[in-house]
Amino acid sequence: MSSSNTISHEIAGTLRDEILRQRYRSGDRFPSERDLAARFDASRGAVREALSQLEQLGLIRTQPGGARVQSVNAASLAVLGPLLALNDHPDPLLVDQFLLTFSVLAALTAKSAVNAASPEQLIQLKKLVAELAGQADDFEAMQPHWRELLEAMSAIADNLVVRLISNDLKAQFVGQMMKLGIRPELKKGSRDRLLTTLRVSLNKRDGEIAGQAMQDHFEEFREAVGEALRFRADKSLNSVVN
Amino acid sequence: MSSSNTISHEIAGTLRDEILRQRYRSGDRFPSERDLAARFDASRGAVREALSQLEQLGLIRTQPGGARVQSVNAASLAVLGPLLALNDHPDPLLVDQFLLTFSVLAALTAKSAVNAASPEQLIQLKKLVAELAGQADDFEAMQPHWRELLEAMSAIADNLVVRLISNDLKAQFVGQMMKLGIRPELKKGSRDRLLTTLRVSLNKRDGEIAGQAMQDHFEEFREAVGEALRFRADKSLNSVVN
DNA sequence: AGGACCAAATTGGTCGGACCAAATATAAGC
DNA sequence: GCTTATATTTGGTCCGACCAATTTGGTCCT
Repeated sequence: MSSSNTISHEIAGTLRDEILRQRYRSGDRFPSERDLAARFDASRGAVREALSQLEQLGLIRTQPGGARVQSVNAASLAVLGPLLALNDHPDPLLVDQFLLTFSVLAALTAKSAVNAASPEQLIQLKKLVAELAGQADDFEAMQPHWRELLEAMSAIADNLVVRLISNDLKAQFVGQMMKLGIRPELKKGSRDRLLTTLRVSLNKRDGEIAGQAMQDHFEEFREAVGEALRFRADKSLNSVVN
Repeated sequence: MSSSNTISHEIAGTLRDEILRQRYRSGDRFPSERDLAARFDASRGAVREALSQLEQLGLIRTQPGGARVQSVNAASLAVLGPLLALNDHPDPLLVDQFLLTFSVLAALTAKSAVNAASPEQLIQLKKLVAELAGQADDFEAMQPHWRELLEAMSAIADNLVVRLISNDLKAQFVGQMMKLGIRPELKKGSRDRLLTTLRVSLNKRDGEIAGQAMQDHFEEFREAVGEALRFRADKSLNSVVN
């Protein structure tokens, strides 16, 4: 599934999912490279590269004498994507935590951006907000503009740490949501309120306001996504029953 | 330096630092595996495992035909540690961004924890805060208790996303700070204020207050660390001159 | 029976050479 | 100059082998 077309990636993906599904208890010995090579009918080299990936993910720790499984809680951020993709329907709780985390980081970015923006950058941001307001009706159409605004803020805020985290989160999350075609329905006034508040923030050059606006907006978005997921779960339940 | 004692890790570390030092421009072709094997006087297998690690870090992207260097901005969170360790003195700006990010995540954790805590967990948190208050004078002595409190909050908040991010962040950051022996000096009342506010938050069961307290405290911590780093930079400058 | 100690089997780390398919660079043809 | 066909480079995989560290199992001593 979530693997390139190389054998080592395939092996890594399979083993990764097995670990994420708790098929090995934390601390357990992991099968030896030779055993795995036999199981996957691959060379030891290919297995080794797969294990190297698992080690980078923080899922196993290898030592001469044997590899051991580590707790998922101690893994790297990069396991979140596979974790979301583990089942047909992403774990709603995990999605919720995802968006909650997104929201505080987006808020931080917006706050920093507004506070640090040069006059030209302020104008740029205002322009982007205006463009966004232009097509506040069409969810699909505003998507690129929305992303552009976030990207601009991220560039202005210039916080590498947040940027790297967001890279990982977006890469793992957005892809999943897109693949599933989740289309959250925001309440009518939500977007307008956000845009209005952002405009105020930009005019007053007050990052605090922008951050709060972001957080509030994401809060509503979070609820909308949760609703969409619940709906989806119901529907699929029905289709299973039928 | 920042590598295990295996050859492949050593190669990976060297190449990683070279990329982080911008010795290759983003998009550049990366040397071929055979060339690298010759350069490091190692087998191609070892080089391959090293490259596999770099790929996991998001620093290169390999394809049949050649590997290419990627932008550091598109890398994974795990590059932050090496990035901090690149020079003798960590980049103060980066450290600042680190702590800024820490603060919002810690605030989120504290807020969620207080709001979600069961009665027993509330008692536990109160106890930990009390213990912390007991030795508010000794920076070293309170360190374990401080960590214990954060850990407890993290467990109660039970947000896997934040936890994974914090894992990475802590693993990369705390280690560096410890190694350098950075000892930020907080203002006198800072700790007391935090503890008092936390107590209030716990009594009123109001997570918002706890989150705000965390954020404020980290803000002061951030300034203190910045101060310590500047002091350190000066001192080292003198020692170089002498 | 229990514990300390030593030898054998297992396991990860590395090496060298080999082959394939995809991508690139090079030469040929128009 | 541009396209096309060919040769070369490069990553992906496999095999067989060796070393050093760990683990395991048994032996010996108390």
